[in-house]
Amino acid sequence: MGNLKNQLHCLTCNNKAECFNHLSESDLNEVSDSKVSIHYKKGEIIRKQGTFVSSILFVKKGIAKVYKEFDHAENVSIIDFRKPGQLIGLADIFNTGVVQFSVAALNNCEVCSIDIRLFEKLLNKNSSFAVDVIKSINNQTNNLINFHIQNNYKQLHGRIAHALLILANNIFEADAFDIPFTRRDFAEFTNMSSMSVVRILKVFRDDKLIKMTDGLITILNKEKLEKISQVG
Amino acid sequence: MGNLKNQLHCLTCNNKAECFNHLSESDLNEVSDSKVSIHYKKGEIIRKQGTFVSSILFVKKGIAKVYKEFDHAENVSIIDFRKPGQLIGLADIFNTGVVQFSVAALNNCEVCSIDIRLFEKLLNKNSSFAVDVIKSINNQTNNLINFHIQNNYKQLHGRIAHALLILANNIFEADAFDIPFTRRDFAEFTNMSSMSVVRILKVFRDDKLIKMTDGLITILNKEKLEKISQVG
DNA sequence: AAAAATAAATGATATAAATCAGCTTTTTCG
DNA sequence: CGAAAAAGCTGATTTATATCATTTATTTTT
Repeated sequence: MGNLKNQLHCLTCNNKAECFNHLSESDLNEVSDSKVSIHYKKGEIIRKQGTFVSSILFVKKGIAKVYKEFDHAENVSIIDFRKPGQLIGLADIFNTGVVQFSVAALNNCEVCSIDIRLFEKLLNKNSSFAVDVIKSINNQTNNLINFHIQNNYKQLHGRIAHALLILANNIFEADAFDIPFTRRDFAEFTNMSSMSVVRILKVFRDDKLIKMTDGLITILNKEKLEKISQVG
Repeated sequence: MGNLKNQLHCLTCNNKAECFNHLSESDLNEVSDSKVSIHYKKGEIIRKQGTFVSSILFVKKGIAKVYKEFDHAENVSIIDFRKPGQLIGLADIFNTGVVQFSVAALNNCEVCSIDIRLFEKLLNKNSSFAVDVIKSINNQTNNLINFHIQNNYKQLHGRIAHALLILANNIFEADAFDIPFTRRDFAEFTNMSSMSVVRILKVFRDDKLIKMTDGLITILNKEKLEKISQVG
């Protein structure tokens, strides 16, 4: 984990989160002066459930998984993903003071860390900033709820098809992704056993719906996957 | 559905939502002047998924269920509940413009309806109001996600035990509730078949964990239910 | 109050998916 | 580089839960 302070001023950063575009120049200066840019290698934990909330993070590069851990259980539940342009930790603002979800880097990630006190101070004084944050929260929450509720109503083939489509369309935004995403990740995302994931991915491969060569997953027949996803 | 305009001024209402306590007197006057108080009989639909968002609702009396409907399917998924003091429709503000979840009255309910444009106007001009709304949204979302993720990892007995505890502790805030909550509601809340709900409720009754007499559900042995909920 | 519709109950059966077990391949780490 | 660990694979077995079918009770409607 490399820690590089202020290499790029927020004013000149052109992939910053929507909400920062509505900050005054002086507020943005304050954010920029206090922010820290951090590099995480794939697999590293970015944010740990149960720790005190000290920051809000902004994804500049890479994809991260957001997951819930359970007491005394080694299994986790992936509930969402974060991609460049998105904030991590919105669910923690003005909340319990304790981080609700763990976040880990799927590939090499670069994130900006903003002090939670500064972030909450800005929310308290700038209502259009707060409105933008509400928009982001609601957008994230709706996607998440819709995914998981639909997932619950599907059988295993439908779940994997659905997950593949969400990953391709919404997360990686490409029909091929070589980001480390294991069978176990699929299992933790779709609430099924990893053996079942293996079996179904094999069926999909045999049926030429997807291709899997050294870690790269390519979607070959999106129409068919959509049909499988819908049927259940 | 009875429609009574302004019988009670918001200033003198003592069970209003947290966020309204931080409005100026003139803003609260504006809310009060434009609000409508509505009575819903049990079973009536308060808010319909897919319609245009025209209002934010505030529960004054009664319990409502929030549920997601699916295209061409008669089954629904109950995702949350609303009780007095809570807002309905927070997920819809600054979002798609279309209502995301349907809401129906479990028992007789009284809700205040506030024009969405006024609500969004207040958010845009009053940052401490916006901050309170963020708090409410995050609180609701965290509860909801935690419930459903835990539910997914449990077997049927654990699901019903968990649901009973949530209903008693968090929703009805009593160990006995005579609010109409059918086996089907249990099924739609815990993602299982209604036949399985019937079976498990019978086991719980036979084991003297709960009592069920003409619609009234009473929790008799909370410790045991908690154990069942935890074991899975 | 009777008829119709909906909800609850329950046994039998079917089936989807987890678990178990053993093996191979790939990745990680000293 | 080689050993160890983790991930992937696959068949056999078990089990949890849905589905089906039928009966009874309760609610709603007229």
